[in-house]
Amino acid sequence: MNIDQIREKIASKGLKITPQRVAILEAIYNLNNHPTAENIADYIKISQPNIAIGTIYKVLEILVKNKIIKKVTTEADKMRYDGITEHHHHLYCIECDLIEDYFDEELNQILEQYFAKKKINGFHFKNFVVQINGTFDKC
Amino acid sequence: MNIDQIREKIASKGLKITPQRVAILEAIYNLNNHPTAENIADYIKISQPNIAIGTIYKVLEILVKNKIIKKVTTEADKMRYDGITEHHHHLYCIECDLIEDYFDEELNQILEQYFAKKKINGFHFKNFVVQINGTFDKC
DNA sequence: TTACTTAAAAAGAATTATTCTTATATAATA
DNA sequence: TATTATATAAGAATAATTCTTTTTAAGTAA
Repeated sequence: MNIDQIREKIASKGLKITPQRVAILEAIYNLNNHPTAENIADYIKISQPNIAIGTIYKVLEILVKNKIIKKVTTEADKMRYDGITEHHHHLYCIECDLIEDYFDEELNQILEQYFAKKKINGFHFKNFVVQINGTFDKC
Repeated sequence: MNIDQIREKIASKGLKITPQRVAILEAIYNLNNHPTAENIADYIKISQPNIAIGTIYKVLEILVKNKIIKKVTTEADKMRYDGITEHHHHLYCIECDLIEDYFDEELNQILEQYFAKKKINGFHFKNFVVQINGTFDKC
């Protein structure tokens, strides 16, 4: 994803293209590991030395609201962000903070099929995310 | 779950039984809706008017560590707690903060079978949780 | 039952993450 | 290029959680 694609992504939602927004979204794509707001701040501080931390949170909120990025929740209480919006799941390391994306079309189909048939009382199903816990060899 | 069972649950992990721990665990069982630390504080303030908020967090941490309760993560950044430790999933309301437990043995079997076969590179599978998003009729 | 030991709780300060407010700056547009 | 609306900076405020120290009480053994 290059700068022009990032700018286009922002513009496509009717949002103003600002250097801060571009830098933050670029950081999320490049860091590629579900960064926290603080991780993003560190990453962009060379290109955006004067950015306010409040701006980062504000921009993240706007990007989430416009479905350009997604929130990823963890048991450590800081929010993390994911630049991938297509349907996928996460591998969580139960020993460290590592989260990896997990794409599995077969799994998606099994579950979509399952929930299509399944009626859950008093609940309108929209979508699902599977949190897969374990340990990475590399950790 | 009565008081004696709660006391026994705490004792079975080799933990000291204290009125605060009993009250907090009782609150989680009775509230039965994935309360926050604050919800628990409100619930127990009649029986435990002098409890320190730090104590609540400390007790929750200990209960989690001893697998008596579990953390439940949400996009709203406050942690919630679940007194049910058997394998289950959660229905999340995408409009309000409601989380309901979802038990589905058929789903568990499908997924356990799936992950038993599936090899995920560089990752040791331990368990999974399905976060099911949608809306409740009652909301 | 009583005294002892150790773990737990209270208090409140400290920290961390996040949000809010207001003045200033800048992007899109006409 | 000027206009207007929106975004950003700054930093204070809030909210959630953790930490530190002192005090209290649970469990154990005499």
